[in-house]
Amino acid sequence: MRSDARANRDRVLAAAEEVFGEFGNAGSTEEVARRAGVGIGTVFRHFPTKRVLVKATIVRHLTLLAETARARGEGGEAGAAFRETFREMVSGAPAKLALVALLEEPADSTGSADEVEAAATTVREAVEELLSRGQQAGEVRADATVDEVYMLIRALANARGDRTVVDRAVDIVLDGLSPRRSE
Amino acid sequence: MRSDARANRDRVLAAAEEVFGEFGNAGSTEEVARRAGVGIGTVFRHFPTKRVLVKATIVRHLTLLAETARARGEGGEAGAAFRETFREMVSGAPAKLALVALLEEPADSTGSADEVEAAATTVREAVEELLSRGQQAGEVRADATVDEVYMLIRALANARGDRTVVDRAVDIVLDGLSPRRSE
Amino acid sequence: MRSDARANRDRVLAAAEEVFGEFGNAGSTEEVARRAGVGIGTVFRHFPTKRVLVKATIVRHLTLLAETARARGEGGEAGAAFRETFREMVSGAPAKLALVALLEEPADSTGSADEVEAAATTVREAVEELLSRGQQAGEVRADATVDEVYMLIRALANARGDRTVVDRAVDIVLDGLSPRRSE
Amino acid sequence: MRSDARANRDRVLAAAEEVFGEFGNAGSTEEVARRAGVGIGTVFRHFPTKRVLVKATIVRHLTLLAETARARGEGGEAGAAFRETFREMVSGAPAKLALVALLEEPADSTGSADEVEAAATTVREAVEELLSRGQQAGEVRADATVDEVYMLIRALANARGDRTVVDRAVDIVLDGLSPRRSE
DNA sequence: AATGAATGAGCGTTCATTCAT
DNA sequence: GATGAATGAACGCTCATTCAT
Repeated sequence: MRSDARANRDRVLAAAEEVFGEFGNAGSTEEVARRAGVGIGTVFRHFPTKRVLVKATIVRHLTLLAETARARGEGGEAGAAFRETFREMVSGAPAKLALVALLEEPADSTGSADEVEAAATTVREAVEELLSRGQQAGEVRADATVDEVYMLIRALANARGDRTVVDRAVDIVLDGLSPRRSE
Repeated sequence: MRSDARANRDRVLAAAEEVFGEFGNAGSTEEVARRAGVGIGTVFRHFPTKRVLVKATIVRHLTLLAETARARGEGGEAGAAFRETFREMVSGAPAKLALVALLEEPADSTGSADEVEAAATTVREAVEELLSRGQQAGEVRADATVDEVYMLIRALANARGDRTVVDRAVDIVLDGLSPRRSE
Repeated sequence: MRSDARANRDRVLAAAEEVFGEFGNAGSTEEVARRAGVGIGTVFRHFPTKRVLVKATIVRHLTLLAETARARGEGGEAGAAFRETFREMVSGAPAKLALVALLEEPADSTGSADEVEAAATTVREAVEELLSRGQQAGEVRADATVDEVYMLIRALANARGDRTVVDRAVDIVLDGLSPRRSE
Repeated sequence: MRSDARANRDRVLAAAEEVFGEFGNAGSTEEVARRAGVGIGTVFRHFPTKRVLVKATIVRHLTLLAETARARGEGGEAGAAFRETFREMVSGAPAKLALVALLEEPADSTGSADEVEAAATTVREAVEELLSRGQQAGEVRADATVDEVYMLIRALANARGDRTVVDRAVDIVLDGLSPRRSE
């Protein structure tokens, strides 16, 4: 019966990504249960609190993101890899979720060193890897730090707007990230 | 008593900017009343609906933003004016509110051409003005359009994060907006 | 300034009859003020409580009703006078108010022997007068008492429905009130 | 747990009949919950809207009424059956609810052909059946139509007052409904 | 005396969370 | 383990009533 439970857990997480991706924190737990095709009780058995569910959803999302980024990084040309990943993280469908990632964290009380933070760090590290390779290849300006790059990704990922406008905005930012004239 | 009422209206709007800036649409009307130091009934007397209150808050915010931008634009040097305003709109304390401005507007039903849209247009126009002056002065890349610039401002304004990181991210973006090498 | 006040009081009462006649007890005091063209404060100055206002409205209505009935009673033919008044009380436009008259009276606490009751009694007496004259003239069945007649009037006055249906229902009741075969 | 739910639903409906019978539409949902001994949430789980609850209450009431009437109609003597049912519908304890049945239905918007209307029609039909049998048996005046009879029932059912007075008023009305002298 | 702004209890409704089945 | 009914705090909003002007 362990496998049933595991399967349910996964369906709930998938549904949660849909719902919270669409409505942010305002999405209801009941809607998640409905889309997952399970009872509300089942959701709460796996995730004792809405906040826990939201966090797990974010963790899952960030983990996938990091994996993709890492995979991309393995590939050949450093500058292109950096830029492609940047683009992908910004427009990746589920990126909407990044929104939720920014939500209030006050009073976490549970001493839990926060899994979310850990997952976010993983993403950061993937970005960092790509960034420094790009810089070593002389394809990305040397004075940019992960902090800024990561923030730019998050900011653009949350931006509403026409796909084409977003794309051009990304072009501009990537221009800003290219090596400076004098370099 | 007219003056008392006006004063209260203003206190409510100020409180609303705080609350909705902090919690987005999820902020509660009651919290607004609490922070404004008035009864809940007073809030509803001035703004018959939560949605109306939110809209009024946004309009107020955008109007101030546009005014500031326009004032700045009058000043001398075109490129500097553009860049300073860009920075200011991103970090202006209450900029958080831009978040709310992006919230759902579905089914406005009231034929009202929407004051919010009008106010947003005003801001856009101010940005447009600054942008084209900057371009004419050869200080801003010629192929950038308001759409992208405006989106970049909004995206960065909503970004959470260290002040210094944001500042450096803005530097990068402004570099991306400077005239291209070949130009 | 006494006359101003008196005039206002009357306008409020007239407005109240409209509003409570239309919406029953659910009509709002503010709506009354609006229709009377005065501030809400003025309404409460004259009638310290909504309940008092409602009662005053009912008293006014019942008083007018009694006067009309009495006037009608003076006239010539006894049976016709009885029947005409019966009809009139049932369909009189403001009769709707009778509805309100039936509303909860629990816990009046104010020792006031209740003006409403007094006014209702006046109406009852007018009906009684008409009834006994009709009976003496042999035009109304002898065994009917005011209680029943008065209740029938109130019941029919509150009935919703087509005017013509109400009229025919009244015909039936008046037939029931005509002298019995054997009499 | 299905049975618990059903039981609760019934307790809620019973409580609602009490509350709305006593206060009309002004009765509060919370009071219904209190009298049913359940939480407010439970009421809303079973009836998603106050309006739905009120309608369900009326439907239940009217359905019982129609059943009783029909059962009575099966019995032998036509005139007696008509008169007994008339009496019963007027004085049946929960008849108070008829009041609610007359409440505003404006803008139902839901295309639903309205269950309430359907239930009311059922009652009407039961009355019609009894009426025409009574007329065929020569025990009820031939020119009376369901419309009037139905309205008289509703009017008397809503009348406040002494039981004995109501009874005698019904006698009078039934006299009015007996065959005319000339017939 | 009149005004209308302010108040807050109360209502209908939603939703995270608990618990009997 | 899973289910979904039950709970009640919280929200948006209304309205009788009070009180500064």
